[in-house]
Amino acid sequence: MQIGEAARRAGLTVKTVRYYANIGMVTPRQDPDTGYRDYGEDDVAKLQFVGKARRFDFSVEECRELLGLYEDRNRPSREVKALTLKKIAEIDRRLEELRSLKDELSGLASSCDGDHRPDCPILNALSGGG
Amino acid sequence: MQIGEAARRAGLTVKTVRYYANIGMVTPRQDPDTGYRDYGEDDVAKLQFVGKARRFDFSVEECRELLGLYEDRNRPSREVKALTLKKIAEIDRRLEELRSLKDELSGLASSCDGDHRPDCPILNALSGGG
DNA sequence: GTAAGCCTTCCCCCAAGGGGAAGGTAAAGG
DNA sequence: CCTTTACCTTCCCCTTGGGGGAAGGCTTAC
Repeated sequence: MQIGEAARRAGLTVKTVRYYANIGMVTPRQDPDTGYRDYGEDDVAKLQFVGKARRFDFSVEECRELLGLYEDRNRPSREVKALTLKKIAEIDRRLEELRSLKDELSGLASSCDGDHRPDCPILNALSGGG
Repeated sequence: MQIGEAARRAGLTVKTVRYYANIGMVTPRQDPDTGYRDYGEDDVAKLQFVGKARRFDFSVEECRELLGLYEDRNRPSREVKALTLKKIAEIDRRLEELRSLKDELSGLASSCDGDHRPDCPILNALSGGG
């Protein structure tokens, strides 16, 4: 099938699918007559796989790894689990950062009257040394 | 003072400080003899302000807004508070996303044996339709 | 004389594509 | 037969927030 239909079926944009072909992640055959990319069912499955992994916050490089494991029917599940746990740890770190950021900002916001007067503890905090 | 000292005192890299000058956020005077950027105490204060706001996850454009408010000694604190609350709401959204992402990944990871065998619920989930 | 340590501008690089131009092709309609 | 529409192709610039490094100029220290 052509790239448009493959993209629709994978829930991705044509641009994205073409990008994945360019970086060698999902490489379709090429129609010798038209020069168009020619996607098979297996390609669509890979595109769906990658699309889902991306939504799970895996980077393109991690997707490439996962796809390699996905295609290797004999790989130990240990490797997949390791990648997943690494990703969970990353998410945990980011959660911590965001939580402390939010706490600080919330503290500042609640100490600010937010009225017409110019005195603002938020700006005072941002301009203070430290 | 020269850019190197200004950067040190603001806790930023020279590249970053030069970048802020290029985009017109913190624009120092220019030494007519050497052509070097010439930073004053006020510039250093602005650099520190921006550096701190960046660490609070404000984008460069938001920093520009905050800086404008910071420099306007008559602005109402309302505006600053509004920007801060908007940023808090963004952080909340991102927290929600990451939390649900983590839940899903954790569920997958705990259902995966993670041993030498090839069967892996994580890959199965990623390859399943939906 | 030359090495160190400043500074300048200029250009390419990252992630993960988006936007759009310019041009080829195929099917449907008048 | 001609044209519109809807595909497809490659190519190039844009995004965020700078990092890395080249090439060149200045002064100070040894």
